[in-house]
Amino acid sequence: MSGGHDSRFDPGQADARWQAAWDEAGCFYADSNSDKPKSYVLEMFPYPSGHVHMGHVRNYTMGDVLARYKRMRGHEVLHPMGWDAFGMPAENAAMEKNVHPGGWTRANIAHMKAQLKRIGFALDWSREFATCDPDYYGHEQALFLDLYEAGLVYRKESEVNWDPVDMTVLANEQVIDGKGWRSGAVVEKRKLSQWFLKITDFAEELLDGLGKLDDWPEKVRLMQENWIGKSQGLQLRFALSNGASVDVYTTRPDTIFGASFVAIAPDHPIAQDVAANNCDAANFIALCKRGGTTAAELETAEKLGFDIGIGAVHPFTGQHLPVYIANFVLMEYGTGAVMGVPGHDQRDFEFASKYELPIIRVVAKSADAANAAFAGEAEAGDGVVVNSQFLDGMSVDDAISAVIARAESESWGQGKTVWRLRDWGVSRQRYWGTPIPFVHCQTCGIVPVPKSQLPVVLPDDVDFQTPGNPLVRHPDWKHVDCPACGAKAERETDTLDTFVDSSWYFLRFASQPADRPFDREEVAKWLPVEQYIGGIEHAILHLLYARFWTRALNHIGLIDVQEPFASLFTQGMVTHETYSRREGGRETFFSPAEVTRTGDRAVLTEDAQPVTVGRVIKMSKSKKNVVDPDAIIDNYGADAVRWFMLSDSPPERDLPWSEAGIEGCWRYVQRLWRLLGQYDPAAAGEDKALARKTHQTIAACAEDIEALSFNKAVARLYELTGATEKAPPSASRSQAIHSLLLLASPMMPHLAEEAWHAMGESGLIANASWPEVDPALLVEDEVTIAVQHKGKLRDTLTVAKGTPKDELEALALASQKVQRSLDGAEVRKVIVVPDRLVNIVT
RNA sequence: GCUGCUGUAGCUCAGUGGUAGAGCGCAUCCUUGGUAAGGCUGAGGUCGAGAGUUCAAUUCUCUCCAGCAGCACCA
Repeated sequence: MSGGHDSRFDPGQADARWQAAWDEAGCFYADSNSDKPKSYVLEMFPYPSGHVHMGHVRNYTMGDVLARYKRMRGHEVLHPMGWDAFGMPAENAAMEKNVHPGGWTRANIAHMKAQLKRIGFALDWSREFATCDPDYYGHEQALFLDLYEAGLVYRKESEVNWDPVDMTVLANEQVIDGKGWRSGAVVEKRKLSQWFLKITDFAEELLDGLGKLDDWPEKVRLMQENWIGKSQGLQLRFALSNGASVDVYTTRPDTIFGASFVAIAPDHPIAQDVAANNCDAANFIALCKRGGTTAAELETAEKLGFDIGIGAVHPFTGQHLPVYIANFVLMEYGTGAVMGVPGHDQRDFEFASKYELPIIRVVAKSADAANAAFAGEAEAGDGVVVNSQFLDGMSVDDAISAVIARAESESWGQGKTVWRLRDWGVSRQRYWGTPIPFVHCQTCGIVPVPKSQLPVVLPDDVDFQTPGNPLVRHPDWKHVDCPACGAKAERETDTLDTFVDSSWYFLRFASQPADRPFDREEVAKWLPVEQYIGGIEHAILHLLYARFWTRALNHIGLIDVQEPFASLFTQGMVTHETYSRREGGRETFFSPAEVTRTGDRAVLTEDAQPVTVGRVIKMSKSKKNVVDPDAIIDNYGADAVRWFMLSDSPPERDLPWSEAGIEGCWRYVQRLWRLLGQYDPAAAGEDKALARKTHQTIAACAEDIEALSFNKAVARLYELTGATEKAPPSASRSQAIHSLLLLASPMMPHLAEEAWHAMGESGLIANASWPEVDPALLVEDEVTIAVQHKGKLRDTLTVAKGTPKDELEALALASQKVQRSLDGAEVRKVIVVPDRLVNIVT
C-alpha cells in the first residue's frame, strides 16, 4: 500500500486488499458483551441455488449500508449471513445430474460465499451456518419435540397432491392444470397422515400483534390480516324435513328473515349422502369438481345448484326453505353450508335470480323504504332492519346481537369466530429436509426420539434414480428399536417443510451454544431484529411462520421476545428490459450480453440484425434478461455496483438495471475519487455556503439512511459533490471533502478505505465515526424571496433571514422589474410571506 | 370485483401551498499527459385529466383516467 492519491481508482487491486484488511481486523465480529447499544440488521438468508443474483446484491447492499452506518453511529452491530439450504432444487439436481444433494448444496454455498465476499459486505461470518448442517437441524428437531410436548404438534389425515409417476407429494404451485409439473401425470388427491403445527392456536395473537408492528409496511400487515381472516358471526342449526339437521355459518344473522334457501358444498356429507342414492346429484357434484379454479374462471363461473328435495326449517318463521348443493359453497370454510339471503349477498342474488327464488328485503336505507325494489344487485351495506318481526327498526349491528342472543337462549345456534387460517402442514415426503424426530411403533404408536439421540441425521447413501422418497426405500435407515419398548419399529420418513428452517434461524444467528438451540440471555441481547430486509414475496408465509414460531417458543418459555422483527422493509425487484425475436409462432429471447444497445435500437451482436426491445420486467432465466454480478464486478468493481443498487429507484420499488446506469455509476466513482484527491488539510479560509451545504448534507444523509431512503442519500451526495467541485480551495472545502468521504463510506467502502489511507488517516474508515453536525450551520441566514405579480415571478430579492414584512414590501415595490410589470396599475393588495415571497395583486 | 401503491424532463426519481430540480441520456463545443477519459454550454416539463378551496395549487379536497401489485365465490 503506497500513500498518495493515484489519478484513478482501481477496484481490481483495491477491493480484495481492503476485504482482507477487514477480515484481519475482525471489524464486523459482533460482540454480545459490548456495552454499546446493539443493532441487529438482518436480510433474508438466501437459498444456495448456485449463483448470487442481482436481487441478492440489492437486498444485501441495503442491509450492509445500514449495518455500516449503525457502526459509525457507535452501535454494536450483528449482521450475519447463512444458508437456507434444504429444499427441492437440490433433489432435482440430484435426479438430473446424478449428484448428491448435499454435495451440490455445499458446492453452491462455497461459490456464493465467495461471490458475496467480493462485494465487500460487512458480515460477521463467524456465525455462518447452513440449515442442512446436522448441528442446525438437530436443534430444530429438539424444538419440534418441545412444541410436541406443549401440544402444538399433531398428526391428522389430510389431502395432498400425489404425483403417481414420480411417487411424490407436490406443493400446490407444482400442480399445473391438474398435472405434475415434472412428470405431466394427472395429479391425484390422496389422504395421508401428515404432521401439523397448531398455528391456529395463535391466530388471535398473530392478528393482534400486527397492530403493534408500526414499522412494518401497511401492505404486509394487511396481507397477513387477510390471510388470518378473522370473521365473527353466528353458527345456527336448521332442522331438515327428513329429520336430520344442517349447521350453517353466517356473518349476517341480522338478515335471517331474508333467507330464502340453504346451500351446501358439493363435498358436504349431506350432499355425499344424497348422491349415493341419486345419479343426478352425483352427476352434479362431479360437474362442480370439474370447474376451473383460475381467477378468470371464478369470475365468470355461473352459480349452479341442485335441489335435493329436502326442506330446511327456518328457526323463526317455521317456513320450509329449499336445500341446494351449490357450486359456490366451499367445504373448507365455516361449516360448508350457508343460508342464502339474496337481497343482501351478491352470490345469493345471482343464484336466486337463476332459480327464481324469492328476493326479500330485510335491510333498507330507512324504515320507509321497506319495500323498495333492488337495482339488479344485492345490497350488502348498512341500514335499518325491516320485514323482520322483532328486529324491525334495529340497526344492523343491534340486530346481529339480538339474533345471536335469541339463538343462544333457544339453543339452536351460537355466536362464533371463524378463521381463514388453517393449521400448518409441515410434512414433506422428501429426502432433503430435516427428518421429523419420531418413531412409529406397533405397540407404542407415535414415539418421540429422545433428545439424547438427536440429531436424527439424514443418511448419505441414497439414490435418486428411482422415483419416490429415498428415505422410504433406504435399506436400514428407518429400522430402529422403539425408544419406549425396545421392539422393532420404524422411523418417520417425512421431513419438515423448509419454512420451518427459516422460522427460527434469526435466533441461532444471535446465539449458538453447542448443546441447545440458543441461549435465552444471548437472544435477549439482540432480539428483536432491529431491521429485517427482504422480498415482498415472503409477506405472508415466511413472515407469518416466523412470527408464529417466535410466539410459540415464547409461550413454552424458551425466549422472552414475542415478535421477531421490530421493523420490516420489503425491497423491490431488479428488472431489465427483454430482447427477443418472433419467428413463426415462437418467441426467442436473448440475454443482454448478446445484444448491442444504441439509443432506442438494439441489435444482436452476432448478426447485427435488430431485436425487439420488450418490457422492463423482473430478471428471470426464462426471459434471459439477467446480468451476472460477477461479470459486472469484474468490469466496474464492487463499489460501482453497490452504488447503482442504491441510486435512482426508491428501495421499495423496482430497480431497472441498465448498462448506461452502471456506466454512470462508474463515472461517479472516478469523479468522487478525483475530488477526494484534492483534499488539502493545509488549505485556509472559510466558505460559509459550502460549510452549510456540508452540514445540511450530513444531517439529511443520516435521516435518509435511517429511513432506508438510500436513493435520496445518494442524490444528496451528488449535490454535495457538485457544490464542492465548484468551490475554490478553503478549509471549508477540505472539510467538505473529508465529510463527503465519510458519508459515502457505507456505500462505497473500498474506495473509502483507499481514499482514507491516501489522505493520511490512520486505521480503517470502517471503524471511523459519522461526522458531527454543527446545528448552527443548518439554518440559512440569507434567503431568496420571490416577487410575484399576476401570479408570475417578476423578480427575486436576496435579503437577511427574518427581514420584516413592510421592508420586504417596500423592496419589492422598488424593484424596476416589478414597476415595469405593474405599468402604473393600482396596487390593490400585497401579500407578504416572510422569508418566502411577496405577491402583488392589482 | 375488492384492496393497496404509483403517475413531475427521453429514462430513473427528488421536491414544494409561493422561483420546477438531480443523475443518466441527448445536442454543441473544448481538451487529448486525469485518457478503456475529462470539461464547458445547452435543449428538453399543461408536474396524468377535470372540478373545488385560495391572493396563489404540481402540492390540499373531491371525481375520473392509466399502470403495477396483492387478494378473491371466505358466507
